[in-house]
Amino acid sequence: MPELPEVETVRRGLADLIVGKKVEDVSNDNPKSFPNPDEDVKQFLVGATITGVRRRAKVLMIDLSTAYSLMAHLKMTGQLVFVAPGKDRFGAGHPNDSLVGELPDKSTRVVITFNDNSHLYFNDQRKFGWVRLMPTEEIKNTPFMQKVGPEPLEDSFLPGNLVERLSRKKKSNIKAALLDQTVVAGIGNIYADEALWGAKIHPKRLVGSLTKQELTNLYTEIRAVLNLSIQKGGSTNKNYVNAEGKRGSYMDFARVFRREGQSCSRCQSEIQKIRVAGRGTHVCPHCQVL
DNA sequence: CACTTGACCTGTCCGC
DNA sequence: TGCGGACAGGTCAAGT
Repeated sequence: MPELPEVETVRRGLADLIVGKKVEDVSNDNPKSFPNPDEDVKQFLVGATITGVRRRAKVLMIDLSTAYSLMAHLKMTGQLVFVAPGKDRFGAGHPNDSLVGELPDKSTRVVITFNDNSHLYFNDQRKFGWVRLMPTEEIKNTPFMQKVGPEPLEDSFLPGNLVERLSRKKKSNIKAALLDQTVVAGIGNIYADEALWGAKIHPKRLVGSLTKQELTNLYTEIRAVLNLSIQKGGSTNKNYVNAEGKRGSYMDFARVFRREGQSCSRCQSEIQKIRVAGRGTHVCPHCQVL
């Protein structure tokens, strides 16, 4: 999915675009993408005003005036795209920014119509993602929110927190540990590879073998990579777009992800693609030794 | 309990 | 061109 930087970019876009709008109509034809019964949608979403947009880990929460929230998880291919009535969402002069054509399209799972005739589309090619309504106060009690790890970009997240969180995963490889949302929230396949390259740690290294210095470097790299990506509007590999349907540019700055066959910017060795924790994984065999 | 693997879906790309 | 298989940014459940 969309990892932390992508979800945060969508959150910021939606906060600017839909807060204050009133929901007039909702349509969804895929129960898996939006499991709440129609009566809940009518009672708690239709007629509600958007009061805010929050993010925790890779989950978006669109808060409503009804004390309910519309939660969204984009998983691998989800998109939340806002379209204003009559606006050119392709962006004049930047035709390549956009990945989405006319909406709705065949990947559209949910359409929310606001009372000014603007629309919010939830598109999801692979149907892994979902939106669902829940009382705002209950979100923090869900199993996921109870066990998810700390937000890595919060000021309160310190190197010691990473060390402490990793301490119960000593026999796991570091890549799998970084992908585990109960260790730290929001890291996925792209930023795990990028941060490990930055810290010069091989993804197959066991957590228990990492030195304090390596863990400190990893902490620094995680924050640097996530912050840079937010600054670049996230990574568009295939499907990801922001709330205006536009791509992010982090992939232009990626050091290893999807750069197999190219030379490492630090040592000129050829970047390799291997398999770790069941995921395609990118490493510099010279900078990151096992 | 810690850790790994398969399943959930659709689409695309690559080799035969 | 067609077809089968592997793979794709995430997370669970079920397995060892």
